[in-house]
Amino acid sequence: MQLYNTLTKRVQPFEPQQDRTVGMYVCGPTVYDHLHIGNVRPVLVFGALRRYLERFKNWRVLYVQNVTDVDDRLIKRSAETGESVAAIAEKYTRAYFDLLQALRVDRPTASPLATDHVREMVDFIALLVQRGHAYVRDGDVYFRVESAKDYGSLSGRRLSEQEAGSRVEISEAKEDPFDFTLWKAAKSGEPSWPSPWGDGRPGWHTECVIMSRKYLGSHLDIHAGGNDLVFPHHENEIAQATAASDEPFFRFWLHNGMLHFGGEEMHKSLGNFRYAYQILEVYDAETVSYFYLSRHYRKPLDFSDEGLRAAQAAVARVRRLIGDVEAELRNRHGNAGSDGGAFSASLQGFRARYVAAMDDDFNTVDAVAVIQDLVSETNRFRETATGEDRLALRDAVLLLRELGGPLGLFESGTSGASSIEAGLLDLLVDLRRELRARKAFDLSDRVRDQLAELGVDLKDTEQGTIWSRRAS
RNA sequence: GGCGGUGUAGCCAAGUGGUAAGGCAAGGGACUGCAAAUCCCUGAUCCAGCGGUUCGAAUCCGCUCGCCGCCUCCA
Repeated sequence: MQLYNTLTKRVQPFEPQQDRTVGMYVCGPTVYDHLHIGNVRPVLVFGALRRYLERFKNWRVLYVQNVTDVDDRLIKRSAETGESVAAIAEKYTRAYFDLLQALRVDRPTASPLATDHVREMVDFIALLVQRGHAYVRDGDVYFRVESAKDYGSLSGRRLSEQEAGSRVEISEAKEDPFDFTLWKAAKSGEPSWPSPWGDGRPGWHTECVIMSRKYLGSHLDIHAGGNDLVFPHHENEIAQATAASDEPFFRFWLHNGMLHFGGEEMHKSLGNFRYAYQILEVYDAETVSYFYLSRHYRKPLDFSDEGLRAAQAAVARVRRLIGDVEAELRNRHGNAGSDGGAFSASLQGFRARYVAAMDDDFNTVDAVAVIQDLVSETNRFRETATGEDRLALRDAVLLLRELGGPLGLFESGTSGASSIEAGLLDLLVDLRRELRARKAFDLSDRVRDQLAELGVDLKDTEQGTIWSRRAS
């Protein structure tokens, strides 16, 4: 497959370097608050990429996503609320894992905490100091950007052309305005750890270098995150990693585009943001996944209720097909007939188109279009197929589930009825057929209406009446 | 000032040299006791604008316009 690599600014063939194992490191949350809908984009996009690599490439994926549990914002939050930094971190770490589950994103292989790796970071920073890549000022340690070869190559920046201090005041202590903090001396009351330079805490960029190496070993295949991290975060990771060691760092750098809200980036100060869990109170996880994955991951995505509603309708169309087919074939056994066999054979074409789309820089938009085409084709087959041939519909549903899997779609069951419920519903459907045969439509409609109120939909088709239970 | 993204039908959105996928919404028809669902038909002579390269461009080049992001801890 091919992926766009920010490092080379090109789409390049990708495959794991060793052992059919892909090491992925995705920059994770700073747990000072709930994730907002922008934070969710890399979670969904790279979570889906991971599943695609696992299920369609048959590669093992080591998926590491860090949790930054010490940071200026956590300290600020603590000062505001009176809660300890540790308590805040724990609370939002738990909320983060709950969100992953709610979104049906697989748990990472490892979710290391920054505070569990301070010792290693101190050793690493000491090495940088020893090698002349870092210097100490009043208990702070800074990385010497000038000493890093190729600094700026990931983000395509030449420091001489950057407007230092355009956003943040230039620190007097630094040799160069772009030198960045490796170790920050603690003020009183702040969480701190001992170091050769006094008590303090690690800077942000170092944890990813330490933890990616620790948990991925030599499987440094993909490093991913939002494109706002390209500079300075990822640039600074590369600078440190390559300054400290001659061993290669990550080969592929993947970046998702930003989420826009009403045409502009979300800002808490503008009040135009929403938490991810709030969206899940209105839309189900499949709708949310569909929405995020129906725009190419590298492009900006404009968040809107209109978009969510369209996604919801599109997902419902596929679910209806799956649900109806499963309801119809629930109690049927046998082999597909000759026409059905031809239809089944044609399914491989859809699978091939899907794989081609996903292999082309993870084009989930085209992949979704293939799924919708498959739905149309299957519906057409449903219109005409009769008898044993209809058993071929089962193959189409299996394929829909397979193709939806990486995207977090169509995996859940649709029936959910107990055997007693199923038996009672079959009985009611049977009685209602009798009523309709006698043209007692007032009674038959009453059965349908009242079942609808209970959350069970009846559809009268040429193949008989099928019932389906709406997801609550 | 530097780096980068983006502008395709009412809305969302693929397509990056060979003559415009897919979804949502809308209208018409078929089917149906009625519902629901489904099927068929209807859509951009055109891809922000202008100019250029080419047998041929939404796709390449130039200019202009609009929107957006990054330039020290924000996915």
